[in-house]
Amino acid sequence: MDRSVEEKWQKRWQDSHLFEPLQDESKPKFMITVPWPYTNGPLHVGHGRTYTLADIIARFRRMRGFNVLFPMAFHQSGTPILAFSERIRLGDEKTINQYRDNLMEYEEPENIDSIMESFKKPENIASYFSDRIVKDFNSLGYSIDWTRRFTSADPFYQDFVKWQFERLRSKGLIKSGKYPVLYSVDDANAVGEDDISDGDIDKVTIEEYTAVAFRGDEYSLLAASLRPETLFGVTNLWISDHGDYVIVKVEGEKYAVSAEAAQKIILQHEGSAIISQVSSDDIISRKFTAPFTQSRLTVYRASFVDPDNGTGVVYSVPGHAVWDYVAIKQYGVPATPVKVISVQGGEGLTVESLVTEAGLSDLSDSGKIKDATQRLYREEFYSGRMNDSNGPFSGMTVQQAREAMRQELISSRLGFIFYEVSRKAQTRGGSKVVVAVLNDQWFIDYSVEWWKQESHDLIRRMYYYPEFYRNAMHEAVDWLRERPCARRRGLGTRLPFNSEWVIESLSDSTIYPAVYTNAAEMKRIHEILGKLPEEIVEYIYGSGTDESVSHYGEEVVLLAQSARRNLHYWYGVDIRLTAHPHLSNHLSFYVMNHAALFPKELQPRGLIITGLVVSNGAKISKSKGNAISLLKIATRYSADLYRLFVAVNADMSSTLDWNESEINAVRKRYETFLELMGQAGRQDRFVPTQVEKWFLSRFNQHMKEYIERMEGNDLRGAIISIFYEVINDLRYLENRGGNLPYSISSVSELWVRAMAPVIPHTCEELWEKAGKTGFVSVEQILDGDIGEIDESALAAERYLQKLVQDIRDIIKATKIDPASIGISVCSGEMRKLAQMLMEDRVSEATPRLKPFIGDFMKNRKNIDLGVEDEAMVIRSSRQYLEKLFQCTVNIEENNPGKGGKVAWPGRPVISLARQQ
RNA sequence: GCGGAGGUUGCCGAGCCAGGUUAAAGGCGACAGACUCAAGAUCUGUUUUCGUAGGGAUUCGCCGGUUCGAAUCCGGCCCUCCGCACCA
Repeated sequence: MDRSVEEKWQKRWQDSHLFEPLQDESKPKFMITVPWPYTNGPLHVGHGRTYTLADIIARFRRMRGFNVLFPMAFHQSGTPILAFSERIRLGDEKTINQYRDNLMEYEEPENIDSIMESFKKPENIASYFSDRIVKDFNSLGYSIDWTRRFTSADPFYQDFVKWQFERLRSKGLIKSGKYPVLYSVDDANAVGEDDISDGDIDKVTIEEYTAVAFRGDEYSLLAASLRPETLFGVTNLWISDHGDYVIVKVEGEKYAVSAEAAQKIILQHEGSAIISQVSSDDIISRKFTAPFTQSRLTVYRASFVDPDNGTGVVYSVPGHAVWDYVAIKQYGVPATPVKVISVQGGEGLTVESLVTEAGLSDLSDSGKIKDATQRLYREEFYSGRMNDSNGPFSGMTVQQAREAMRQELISSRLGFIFYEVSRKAQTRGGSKVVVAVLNDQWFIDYSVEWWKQESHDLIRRMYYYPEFYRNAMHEAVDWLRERPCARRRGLGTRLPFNSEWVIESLSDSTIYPAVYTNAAEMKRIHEILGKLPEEIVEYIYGSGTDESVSHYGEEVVLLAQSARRNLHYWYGVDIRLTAHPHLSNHLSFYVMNHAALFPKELQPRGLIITGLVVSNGAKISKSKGNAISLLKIATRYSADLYRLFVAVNADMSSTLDWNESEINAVRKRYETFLELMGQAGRQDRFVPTQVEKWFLSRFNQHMKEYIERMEGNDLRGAIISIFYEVINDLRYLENRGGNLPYSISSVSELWVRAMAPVIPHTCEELWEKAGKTGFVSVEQILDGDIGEIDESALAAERYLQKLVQDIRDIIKATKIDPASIGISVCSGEMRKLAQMLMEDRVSEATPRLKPFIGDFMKNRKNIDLGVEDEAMVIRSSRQYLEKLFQCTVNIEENNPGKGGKVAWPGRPVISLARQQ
C-alpha cells in the first residue's frame, strides 16, 4: 500500500480521536500494555514486533465489542541516558558518531549539529527520542491512545513512585544494609555496565574471594583465594616479585598486602587504613602460621603473583593448583604437593597429569596454565570430595567444604570475604574499576514469605500465553531475594526516605500502568497544587476517604474522584505483552509489586510472552549494524506489509527471523490479496453452482477458525486461515472455472473486516472504495456474521478432489496417457447395501448382495456416504475434468455382478482407456 | 550446577496438552508443465521410497513401554537453545 495512503488513514484516525476511549459501562473493557521503552535512541524491528502484536490484539478486541485501551508512555530513568549525554559532552567519538547516525534518519543534515549540542543535556536526549518513537509508532498505524502519554521523569509521576515506596516501606518490604558494587576509584562512585569500557561486550562481575590470615609475629600475611577448601594442602606462600607491600589495619588486626589490595580493602571495610609500608625482604624474612594445619610456612617471591589481583599474596597448594606446582618446580622450592581432594568419576584430571599432558614447565606459559587451572577447578568443584587429611571437613564435597571452611575462618577471625572484579576493567573515562562495599544500600526485600505467597496466588489466577510461562513465573518469584532498589546516580525519582539515593530504573517501573488510567487527572492535580500529595495518591490508589482529601478544595477532590473511578474502571491490565528476557526481572517485579500494593480486582489478569527478533539469523545489535529502525520499515516496506509479516511469519512465542526473501514472499501474497479484492464485482443474476457454494462454506469455516484462534491469541494460525487459506481457495475456485467476481464480492466485506486488525490501512482503503462509511477499524466482527457452512457442498467438492487425486495416482502408477476416462459411480442398490453394512445390519442384506460383503470390508476405509448424488457432482464438473486431463470423461452407473470392480459410495470405479 | 524450552519430512515451521480423520497444515526452496520471442511474474503438478490401476513399505532425536492403534501418552538416554540479577 502506498505510503501516502497509509499516512492519510493515520491522520484520519488521529483527527477523529478513534483510539482514545473513555469509560463506557455498556461494554466490557480491555486494557493491553507493552513495557515502556527506554528513550536513549530509536527503536528497531525487535521493539516493533511486540507493539505490533499488541496492536493487532487491541484492534481485534475492539472489533469484538470491547472498550479497548492501548496506552503508552516513556521510560527515562537510569544511567545510560546520563552516561551517553556525558560522553557527548566529553567529546567521545564513538558515542557522537552513533548518535549522528541515528539522527541522519530523521533530520536534515543542517539541523544535526544543533540537536547534538542539545544532547549535552540528558533530558533532551530523552525527550527527543520519545517524540521520534511517537512518530515511528504512528507511522506503523498503532491504535495507541497518546492522550495518556507521560514519562518516568514527570514530577507528578515521581510523586506517585514516592507514594509506592512509602507504601512498600510501611509494609516492611524495604530495608538497607551492606552491598558490594562496582566502583570507580577516581570518580568515587558506583558504576554500571555502560560506564565501563567494553562493559557491554565483556561483562564485569563481582567475585567473592576468601581472604585468609596467616598469622605472624609482627603482622599477618593475608592471602586471597577462590578455593579455601584447599587450605589443608598449603605448603608455602607467594608474594609478587615486583609489587609494593603495605600493612593495613582491619578491625584491629594488622595484615601485609599489596598496595593495590589495601586500597580495595579500605573501600570494602569501613574504618580500615594503611599504617605503614613494608618491604618484601621483611616479609620474606618471617615465617607465618597456616590456619587449621598450624604449619609454619616460608614465603617466596614469584613472578606470577599479580599485586593487583586479590591481596597480592597467594598461598601455595601445589597438589591442587597448576600455577603453584609449576612455580615450585621452576623456583626449586622444597615443597611436596599434598592431595587433600579426591575425585570420583570425572576425567581423572590431576595437577601432575595436566602438567605432563600440556608440557608445562615454565610460568611464562600463562595461557596454557590458565586453561589447565580452569579444567581442574571444574572437575574438583563438581566431582571432588575432601579426603581424610582435612580434619573436621573430611568427607564433605568440595562445595560443602568451601562454604564450611570459609564460615569457620570468618568466625575464628582468621578470614573475611574479599571482593574482586572478574577481569581488569576501567571506566570509559579511564578510571580503575574495583569493588567497594556500600554500607547503606537500600533494598526491596522480595524474599518476604507472605509477599511470595500473595504473588504465587496472583500468578495462579492469571492468564498466560504460552501457558508454560506460568511455571516460569513461579520459579522467577521464588528465586528473587533482596534487590538493591536505589543507586547513587542516574535519572529518576529520589528515595522519599533518603534523598541521596535515586530509585533504580527497574524498581520505578513496576506499577506504572495504573497511571495510564488517570494520568490526566494526576497531572492536573500536580499543576494545581505544585505537587501530588501522598494523601491524594493514597485516596486514588489506596484506602483514603473523601474526608482525607476534602481540604484540598473542590476541584482537586473532583479530579481525585475521577482518577479513582478511572482506575477502577480500567485497571487490572488484561494483557501485558513483552519478550521473554523480561520474565525474570521486569515481569516478576510487576507481578510482585501489584500483589503487594493492589487489591485483587486491580491486579494483572494476563501475560503474553513473545520471542525475540533476529535479522538473517543473527542477533540484532546496534554494533553489528543490523538494527533496522522502525521509521525505515514504514518507508521502505510499508506499515501493513511489516504488520502482516510480523503476524504471519512466526508464532508469537518463537523467534522471528527478519530477512528480505521472507518479506518478499509475504509481499507477493499481500499483492495477490489486493489483486483479488480488485476483482470483486456484484453479480446479482448469477446463480451459484457447486464450486461457489463450496467456496462460501469454506470461507465461513475459515472465518470461524479465525475468530477462535484470535481469541486464543494464536495470531499466526488465525491469519494463515483467513488469509493464506482463503487465497488458496480462490485460486482453486478460479481453476475450477468458478465465478471469481461473484465469490469475492460475497465475502469481501467480512474478509476486509477480518483482515483489518493486521493490515488496517489497506482495509480502510478497501472499505472506503467499497462505498462504506465510517472506519472499518471500529466495525464489529460478530459470530452472527458468519454465514452457513453447507456440509454437503463441502463433501461434494472433497469428493471431486479425491476423484482427481485418484485419477492422477493411477496415471502416475501406470504411466498411461488416457484417451478417455470412464467413471462408474455406485448404484442405488449398492448404496443401500453400504449403508446397511456401515450400520452393522449385515443380516438384512439380500442373498444376491451378500457376495459383495467381502469387497466392502476390503474397501471400507475409503467408503464415504457424504455425497448423495455422485453422478450429478461429476457431470456438473465434467468440463473441468476434461480440461484437466485433456481427454473425454464418461460417466455411468456401476452395475455390479458383471465381474470387474465394484463401485462403492465415495469410491467410484475409474478406468483409463489407452491411446490407440 | 539451578530453572525453563525444545529436537518433525531439503529448509523454516504447525501438529503433541484432549492417541486413530497425519506421509503429517502453511510458507520457502527445488524440479516439471502452462503462459511468454526470452526472462521475470503468475498459475498447475511433483517434491521419503517402491509400484503398468487409486496400493504397499518406512518415517516425526535414540531405546524401551502402554494401547487394537503413538509424532501425539509413560520411563530412560543423547543433543540444542534461553535465563541466572541490580542492567535497561
